[in-house]
Amino acid sequence: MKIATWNINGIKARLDTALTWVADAKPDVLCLQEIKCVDEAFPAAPFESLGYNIAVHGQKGFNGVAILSKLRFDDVRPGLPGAPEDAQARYIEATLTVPSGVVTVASIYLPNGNPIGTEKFAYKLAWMDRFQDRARALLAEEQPLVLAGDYNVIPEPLDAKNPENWVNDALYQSETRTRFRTLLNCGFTDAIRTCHPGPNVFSFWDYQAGAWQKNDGIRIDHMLLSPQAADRLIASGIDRHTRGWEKPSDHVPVWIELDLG
DNA sequence: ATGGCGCGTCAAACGCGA
Repeated sequence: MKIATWNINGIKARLDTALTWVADAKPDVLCLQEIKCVDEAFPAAPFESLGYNIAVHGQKGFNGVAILSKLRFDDVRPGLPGAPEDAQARYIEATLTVPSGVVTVASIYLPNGNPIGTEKFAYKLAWMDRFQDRARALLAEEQPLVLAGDYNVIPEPLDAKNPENWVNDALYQSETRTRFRTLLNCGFTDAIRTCHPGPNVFSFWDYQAGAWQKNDGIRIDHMLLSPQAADRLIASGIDRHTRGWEKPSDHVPVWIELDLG
C-alpha cells in the first residue's frame, strides 16, 4: 500500500500537475496540504475519475488539507482536537480498512511560525503541543498509524543544504526541533530518514533565488509511523523530479510503501 | 548585503508562505 503526502500550494492552480503525478505514481492514499480552497471548491471530479474517495477540510484562501483514498473511508475526523476556537484548517485524519486490519492516516499542515518572537511562533508551538497530545492518543490504539504532512520543521542540520541560513527561522528553532524530537521519542519512526540516512534528502525548495537550481533545499515534509506501521515499512521516497516541472509546487511528493496485506 | 517567487484575494496591491 502506497501512502503519499504533498503540499500542493493551491489545488486549483496545481490541478493538472497533481493529476499528472497521481496518474503516474498511483498512490493508494494521498494527503494534501495548502489546498487553499473551501470544501465545495475542491476539484473532486477528476480525482474521483481516477478512483479516489475524497475527504476535505478546507478554508477560504489559505491552509486547507485533504485525504484522497482508493479505499473507502471508515471514518473521517477533520480538525485537530484541543482548541475549538482555532479556525485554521490544518488537520484531518481518516481510518481505512485494509486486508490486515485498519490503518489511520492523518494529513497535517503544521504552522510555519515566522517570524520568531511573535504570536505566530507561539501558535506554532501551541499547535505542536496539541498535535503531540493527539499523536499519543492515536499511538495508544496500537495500530498502524501514519502522520503525514508538511511539518514546517527542519529536524537536524543534515536536513538543510545550508543550515546556517535557517538559524533565525521558525522552522529551525530549538523550541521547534525539541518538540519534533519529543514527538519522535513517543515511539514514532521518521520513515524517510530511516530509509535515506545521507545528505541532500530534501522536500522543499523556495521559489526565490534559484533555490532549486542550486539544490538549496530543506526536508520539512515528514511521514511519522507508529511501531505497528514501521514494522510493515517496505520503502520510502521523495519524487523530487516534480520540482522541475512547469508550474511546480515548492514542495514535492513524499511517499512510503507499507505491507498491510 | 539584499532580494529574488507564486497563490489567492471584493481586482490592486497586499497577506501569506518558508
